[in-house]
Amino acid sequence: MIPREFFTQSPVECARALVGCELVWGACSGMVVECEAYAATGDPACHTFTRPSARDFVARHRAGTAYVYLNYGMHWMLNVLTKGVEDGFVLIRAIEPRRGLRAMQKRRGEKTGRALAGGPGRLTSALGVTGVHHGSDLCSSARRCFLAGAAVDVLADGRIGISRAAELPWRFSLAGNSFVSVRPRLAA
DNA sequence: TTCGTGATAGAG
DNA sequence: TCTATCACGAAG
Repeated sequence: MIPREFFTQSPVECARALVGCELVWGACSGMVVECEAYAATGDPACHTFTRPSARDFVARHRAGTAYVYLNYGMHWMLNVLTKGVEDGFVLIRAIEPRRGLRAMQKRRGEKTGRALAGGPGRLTSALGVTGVHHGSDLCSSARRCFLAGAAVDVLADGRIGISRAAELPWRFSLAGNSFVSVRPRLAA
């Protein structure tokens, strides 16, 4: 199991190291194959840059807390708060399903492959993550949402779907994995 | 490519 | 109050 202090690393370190780990959500689980880092300071793409409520959230919660919000009026996004030398968030963008496949397919309308949990909105839909999980502690002994995985080959490239600071190589994905939502564009 | 959908925050 | 913006995804 991954301890809370894992999330005292910088968001970039956390995001890179989380690839290959297992995300456990109730009866379901999957290997994290894609995630992104957002820095609470100096990162124009991070919610803390424009939202007082996000800065307040960082101040009031511990490392390893879920930051969940609704985007485009319909998609829940699951992030983990990192607090330490550098505060920030890790957006979980895709998993390769392991346990609870049937439950995920039921929630997703019998989708398979990348369409099941590849993409931040699809992932929360498959796992049943919603706003009620906002602020919940993902590292508590009751929850223990993250399990360590084997060492894997991780690719870094630009974050998806943002307009500001999109060039920072802060998206991390598992090399060659078909459940990654968008194929990484290799660095020049 | 287009469009649905709603929370948030800043301007008026 | 009004408006812009937004870490998306399904259908066409």
